[in-house]
Amino acid sequence: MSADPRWLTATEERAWRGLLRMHDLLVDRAGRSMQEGFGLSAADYTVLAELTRAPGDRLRVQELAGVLDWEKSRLSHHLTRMAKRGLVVREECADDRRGAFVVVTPAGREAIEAAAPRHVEDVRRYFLNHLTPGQITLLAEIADTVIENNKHR
Amino acid sequence: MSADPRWLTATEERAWRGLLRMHDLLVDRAGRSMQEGFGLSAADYTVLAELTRAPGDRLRVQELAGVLDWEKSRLSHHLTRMAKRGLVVREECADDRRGAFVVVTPAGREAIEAAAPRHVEDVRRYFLNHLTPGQITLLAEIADTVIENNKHR
DNA sequence: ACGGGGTGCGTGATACGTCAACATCCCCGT
DNA sequence: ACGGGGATGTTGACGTATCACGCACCCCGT
Repeated sequence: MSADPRWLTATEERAWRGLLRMHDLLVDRAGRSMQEGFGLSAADYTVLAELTRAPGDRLRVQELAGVLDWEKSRLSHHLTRMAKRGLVVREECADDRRGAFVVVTPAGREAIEAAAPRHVEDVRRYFLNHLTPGQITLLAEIADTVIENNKHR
Repeated sequence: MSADPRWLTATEERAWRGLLRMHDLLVDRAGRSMQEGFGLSAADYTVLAELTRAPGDRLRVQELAGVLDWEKSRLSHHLTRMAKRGLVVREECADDRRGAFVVVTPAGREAIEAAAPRHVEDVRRYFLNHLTPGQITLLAEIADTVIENNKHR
């Protein structure tokens, strides 16, 4: 047996559990809103957002996986489903014949452009509006710090 | 067409996207640690933690769903899997014959007691250690505020 | 040129989450 | 007492996430 660990203080526990619960709540709210209003899941939205942000509305699958920080196979499965719904298409890559591009279809672009204003609204309604500018800045810094310290390895 | 929405500022976007990414990273790290070290998923851990905190190591299914804020059917499915692995058992409820208790088995109790110190360690290593006490307090307050404002409806 | 190791991506099995539908049972008004 | 509405919990179908694996292909040393 090792020595007793230093258990979490009440505040530490509030921060940890609160983070988890806040996230779940927000994802649930925002996700339902997107789904019901536009037939897009949160994942769909993120994928389309990254793609439309890229030049030519296209990205290599692996690059997309990188910016999303998704496992390649998760992305692959998801793209298959999105392609089935006509939101994106795969294209062969001339440079590297193993590779593949994902391209937003007109329908995909239309979908995210329709959904974007509502998404921003949701983020404000469910999240930002309840916080002071100072809290928002703090949270951004907290997130950046934690991410930076966990990204690698 | 409605007027353009007020798009997110850079900081607001950092806070929102950062929150999502920070959460995913932490859940991934902590989840793997639990899974690899003790064969428990994060969900298993939470369920066992709530149950062992309750008197008699047992709770009504619905009460458990309440404290976890899980859908009843999610919980039901999860309990079925946990029962299959011998971590919990269901028991009939004498008072209300519709109802059911979930009870931690000795194996379940052993599992979470073995895992708990490591869990605390993980929360510190991946999360708390990178933040100042002030940031931790701030985050706890932020989470509480957001949760409180979204809990209902 | 060729052969082996690494890379880019897809697939199938399995675990998990959500929804809708259902069976059972409690409670309360009449 | 009985009958309907609400509550408790389970189930099946389906979408999604992860893992292990496989295939095609590139690159580089020989």
